[in-house]
Amino acid sequence: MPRQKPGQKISDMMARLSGQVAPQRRMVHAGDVIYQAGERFGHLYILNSGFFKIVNLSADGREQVVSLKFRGDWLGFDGIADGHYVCDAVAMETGEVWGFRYDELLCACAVQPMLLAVLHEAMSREIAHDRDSLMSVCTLPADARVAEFLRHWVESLTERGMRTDEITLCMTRAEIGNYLGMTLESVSRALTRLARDKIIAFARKGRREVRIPDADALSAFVQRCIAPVPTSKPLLVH
Amino acid sequence: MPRQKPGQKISDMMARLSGQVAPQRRMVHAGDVIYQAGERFGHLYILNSGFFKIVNLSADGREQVVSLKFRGDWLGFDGIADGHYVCDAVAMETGEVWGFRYDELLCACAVQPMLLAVLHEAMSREIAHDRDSLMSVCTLPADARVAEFLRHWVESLTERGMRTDEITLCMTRAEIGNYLGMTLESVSRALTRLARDKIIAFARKGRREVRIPDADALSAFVQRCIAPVPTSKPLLVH
DNA sequence: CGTATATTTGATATACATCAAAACGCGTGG
DNA sequence: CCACGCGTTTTGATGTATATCAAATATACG
Repeated sequence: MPRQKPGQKISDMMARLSGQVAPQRRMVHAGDVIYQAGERFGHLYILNSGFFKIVNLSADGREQVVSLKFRGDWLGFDGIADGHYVCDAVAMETGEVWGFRYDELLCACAVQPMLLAVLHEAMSREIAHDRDSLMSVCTLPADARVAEFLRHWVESLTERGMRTDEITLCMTRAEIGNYLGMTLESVSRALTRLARDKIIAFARKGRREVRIPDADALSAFVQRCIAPVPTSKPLLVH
Repeated sequence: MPRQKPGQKISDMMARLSGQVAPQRRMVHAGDVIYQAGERFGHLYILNSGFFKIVNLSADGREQVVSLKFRGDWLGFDGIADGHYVCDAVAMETGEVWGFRYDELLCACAVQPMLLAVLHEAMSREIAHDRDSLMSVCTLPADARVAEFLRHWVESLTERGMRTDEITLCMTRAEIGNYLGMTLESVSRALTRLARDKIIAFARKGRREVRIPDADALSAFVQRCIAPVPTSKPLLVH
C-alpha cells in the first residue's frame, strides 16, 4: 500500500529530473526507433508516455524482444559499457521520450546525489527484472508464461496509476511469442484457454483488447500450471 | 586485439579500486554464500578469484541460476533498487571476494569519477549480458545452448588471461541445465554429441574437465544448429 | 470493398522431458 | 588397500508439450 497515489513516485522523479537537466523532448509513433544496435552511445532516455520494446540482435540475424518499457522507464543503459547501443528501442505506440546527454547527466549527479540514486535504482531494477524474465522462460510452461506476462503488464500499469481492467496489447502474437520464447500459435492457444477459463475476456472488436476482471486470478493460474497434477491419487491412499 | 596483456585491464581496475576504497577481503569455499535473497543490501562485491553462481528465487520456490561470475565481476547490483538482495550469490570454488560498502563507494565516486564510470560500465555490461542469456534460451536449440555456454566460458577465461584449452566445469549437469533451461539429461547428451563430433573432449579422469582444442569450432557448431537443414534438396534443383 | 495482415484452429511432427537403470567416480571406514 | 555407499553422469525407452504446417476466419487499410 503506497502512501501516495500510484504513479506519483514516477511523476515526482520525472519532474525533479527535468528540473535538473533540460531534456530533449521527442514525440514518437508506433514503429519509430530511438536508438539502434551499433549506434554510438551518448544519450539515456526516459519514457514520458507510450510504450517501447527493446530488441536484441545477434550477429547471425536472430532477434529477441528482451524487454518492454512503460512510462518512467529508462532506456539505453546497455550502451554505456562499450560506447555503442546493443539493442534497438522501438516505439509500439504514440508517446513522448525525453533524451538526456549521458555526460550532462553525470555532471548533474555530481551536484545532486539524489539523481545518481535514481539512476542506480533504475539500472538495478532492470537487472533484477531481466533475471525474472529468464526465470519465467526457463521454469514456466507456455500457458503460465502468457499468464505471467499479462500479470506483469497489469502490475506495471498499476504502479503507474493506469487502468488495468481493460488493457490493450499493442503487440502482435508473434512479438509476444518472441518475447516469451514460444510461437505465435502457442500464444494464441494460451490466450484462448485463459478466455475459456474466464480469467480474461476479449473485447468485442479486435483481439488486442483484453479484459482482466481479476489480476489475482492470473497469479493463481500460474500456480496451477506449475503445481500441475494435484492428482486425485493421494486421496485414494487410505 | 587488446593492446595489453589480456586480464591486465581487470587487474588495473582492481588495483585502482582497492587503492581508492579499502575492501573487506574474504576467502570463500565452494558452497559459501556471500549474500542471500531477502538480506538487507549494503555492500557490493568484486571477485578477486574463484567463481560464483547467482541464483534467483521465486515466491513459489522455483530457483534459477541466472548468472555466472568470474574474476573481476561485480556482485550485488540487484540489491540497490529495493534495499534488499533478490538473489543468492554462491561460491562454486575456492576464491577471494572483496566487499565494499555501497555508501563508501558512492563517496569515493564523488571524488574520483573514474570509479563511477567503472561502476556504470559493470552494470551496463550485466544488463547486456542478461539479455544475451535470454536470447540464447529463447532462440537456440538445446545442443546449441550448451555449445554457446562453453564458448562463452572460454571467452570469459580468455578475457582474463586464463588457460582455455582445458577448462573445469565446477558445476553439475543439473546446475548447467538449470542455467540453460533444460534437463541434466539433455546437457549430458549435448556434451556427448559435442565429444562425438570432436569439438570437445573429456579429460581422462572425471567428466568435469573438458578439453576445447578450438573455440571457433563451438561457434561453428552453434551456427550449424540454427541453420539446420542445408538440405541437399536445393542442390538437386537444376 | 477488396487485398494484405493477424489471428484462430486443427492435424501432425519433433525436440526435449520424463522415467528408469546401469556405470562411473569419490570419499569413508574397515 | 579394498569394499562399500552415495551422488553424478550416461544411456536407453517412452511420453508429451510445443513447434510446425496448413487452412479458414477475422480485421485493418487503402
